[in-house]
Amino acid sequence: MVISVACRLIAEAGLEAVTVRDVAEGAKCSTAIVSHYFHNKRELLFLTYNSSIDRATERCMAAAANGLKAYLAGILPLGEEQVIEWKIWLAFWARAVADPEIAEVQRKCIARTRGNILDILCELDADGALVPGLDLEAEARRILTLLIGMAVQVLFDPADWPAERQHGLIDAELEPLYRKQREPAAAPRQSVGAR
Amino acid sequence: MVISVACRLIAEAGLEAVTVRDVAEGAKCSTAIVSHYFHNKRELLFLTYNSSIDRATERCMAAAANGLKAYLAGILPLGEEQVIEWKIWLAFWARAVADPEIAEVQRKCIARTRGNILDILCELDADGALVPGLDLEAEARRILTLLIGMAVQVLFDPADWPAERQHGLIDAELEPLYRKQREPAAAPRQSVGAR
Amino acid sequence: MVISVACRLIAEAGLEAVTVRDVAEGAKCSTAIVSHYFHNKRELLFLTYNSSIDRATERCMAAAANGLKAYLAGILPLGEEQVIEWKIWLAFWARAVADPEIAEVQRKCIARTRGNILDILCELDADGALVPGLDLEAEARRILTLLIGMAVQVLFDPADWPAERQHGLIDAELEPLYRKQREPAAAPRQSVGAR
Amino acid sequence: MVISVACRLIAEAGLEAVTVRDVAEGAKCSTAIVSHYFHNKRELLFLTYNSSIDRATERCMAAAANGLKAYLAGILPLGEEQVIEWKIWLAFWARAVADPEIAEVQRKCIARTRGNILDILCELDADGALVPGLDLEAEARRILTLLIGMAVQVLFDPADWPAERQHGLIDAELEPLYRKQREPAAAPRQSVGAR
DNA sequence: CATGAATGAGGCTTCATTCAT
DNA sequence: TATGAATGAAGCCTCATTCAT
Repeated sequence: MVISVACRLIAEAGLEAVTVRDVAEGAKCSTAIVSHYFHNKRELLFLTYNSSIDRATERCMAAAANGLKAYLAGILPLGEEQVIEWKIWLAFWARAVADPEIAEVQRKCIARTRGNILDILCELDADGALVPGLDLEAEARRILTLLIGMAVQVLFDPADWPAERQHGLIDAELEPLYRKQREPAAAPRQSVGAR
Repeated sequence: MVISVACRLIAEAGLEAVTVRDVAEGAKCSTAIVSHYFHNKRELLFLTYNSSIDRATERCMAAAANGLKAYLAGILPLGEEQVIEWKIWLAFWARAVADPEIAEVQRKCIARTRGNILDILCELDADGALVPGLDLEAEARRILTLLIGMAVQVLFDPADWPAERQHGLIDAELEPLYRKQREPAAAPRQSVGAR
Repeated sequence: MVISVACRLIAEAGLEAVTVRDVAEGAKCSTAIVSHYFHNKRELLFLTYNSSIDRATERCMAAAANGLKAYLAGILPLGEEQVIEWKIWLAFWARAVADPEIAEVQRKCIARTRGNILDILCELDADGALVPGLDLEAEARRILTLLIGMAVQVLFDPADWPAERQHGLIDAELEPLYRKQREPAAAPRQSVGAR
Repeated sequence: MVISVACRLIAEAGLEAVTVRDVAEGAKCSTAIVSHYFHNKRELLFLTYNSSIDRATERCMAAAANGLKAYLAGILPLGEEQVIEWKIWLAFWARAVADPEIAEVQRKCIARTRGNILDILCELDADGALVPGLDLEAEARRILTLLIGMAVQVLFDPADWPAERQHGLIDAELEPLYRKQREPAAAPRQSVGAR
């Protein structure tokens, strides 16, 4: 409860604008009770950060059952919930610059996400769904990089990044990876630029 | 002078950890003199942000004379100076979430950078250096997205992102765009994964 | 408690010399606690002003049971408590020039005091205690005007305004209003009301 | 020049809101020049106060040639210039509470004004214009007291104190003092002096 | 003589935290 | 367990004043 209030406030006003009193008021309790449960403002924020990551992770892992695209769409800021999450993460990125503990969480989060993408790719490859000979790890890295780069831009210029464009950029990245199913001896695709 | 101190401090400790007193001490003057020149802490930070963007822009535009790759390398966090810049930008991203004025600067910075990349691409295309039929605007968008996504990751896990990897990811993106010069009837490239 | 300290300090040193820290020290607490209760220095001062007026009003209204003279004597700076009150009021007059909210309080305070004096006069008149044909409202206005004018002078030259002189000036104003009780067929005095 | 700017600012915003920089800007010079001429902010204000008193005194003394009423009207806040003066004086009254030097000026100003009124009354009496047997000193004291009390009220509720009311209150005070000119054998007035 | 730069002091306010109830 | 009161620290800003140019 307290943490969800903190999430909301951070997304609304940024990390440094959130005070313990604000959180307490949002949770309809006294500041002392917040300090009691979390012992520290830093701890409150840290747990809030982790909680935010965990929730997103769960959601995306569940979506992964529907394929790689669904997994990625679960991360992208396509809906309000995800936008809030990205705002929170951006807030903590800034703090991570000077807070090694947060930086570590951030590092692991990225590594794990890349690992997840790689796992899905490997599974697809094992199923023969992918074009042979791909460097899957490099591909996972590319995909995540595009994801992060897109999310940042979406936050600051959502009008320039409607859902279709986000989907389009991801699709253009994923599509060439998949083996054309109907054409047994697929003609070599020439136009990379067609992406 | 004061602004360069502010840049250093922001990169070191984050935006909210920078106090006017810190800046004054770094610039070896009193806090009053800082207020005298900038009238406001917010103004000081805002001008610092703009100054940081301007310096990077100038540097990259100069580098653009040496080609697209040089332009992009000027932005990437390959050297200490650029790492500092990205740290500063990340700090302001977090604040942009709640500060429309900063968000506007951020938005314009991204738009202008994309425009610059597109300009260079168009020039190359006009010179016949590029594979024909490319969607240059989409390509510029992809490139910038990769750039941003990479920079974020570099900041939090530089060990995982040595210079070669950064160069490699960009090269893999750019190389397919260029027309093969020596091979008049270039053999059709098969391996998309080779990017 | 805090307010009474503020009253004392304002009377001693003037409004602009009173700092929150002074008040806190006088009340033997931290400055934060003062801000906790009053939220603002302005609010603290404003409430102090109102409190000062209220206390004087109560005292005078109680004294009014003993007649008009007692009511007026309750306002005049005849004792230390009243002198302090007048010093406080003078301090706020100066601020009222630029602070409409304080000016409004001041305006209402004067109007209400004039109303109180008028009420007492009307009662006396209804009891037949006053010379007939008086313009009671004008009389109330004159009385209050003398009161204020006297108080100001008392503050700056108390040696020139001993209690007897203050009483004397008021008595000279009130006495002609009262009907001579001992002379059953008193010759109607013509001239007093003509003022 | 500087002083007239200070007068204006004090009347507009009160004493404690006037800064040396404000005065300098108003006088279109640097703050250093103000500090150079006046050596002190306190001195600047003190001289401003004296100057304000002197100007009013001169004006009223000149008006005194046209009679007592003209003299008094010169002091009353009947015009904009006088209103400004009274605002300035009120501002310094508040400071006089804690500043003996200002209090002394204030004390002398009142004493001198009372003396001026008394002088005019004596002259009138010597000319036989006044009802005989008056206590002129007490009368002068009453008149000045009314004047001050009125001015204070005018400042805070000018709507309630139009010029006619101010004139009226003074006239009601003065008129009984004058000997009726047309009635050569005027009936001796008994009661006025009894006040 | 006049100025802009520079200073040090100080004020108000806010915040995270702790303590007694 | 939960709270309101209390605290000390710290931040930003403003101001009057002085100094070098």
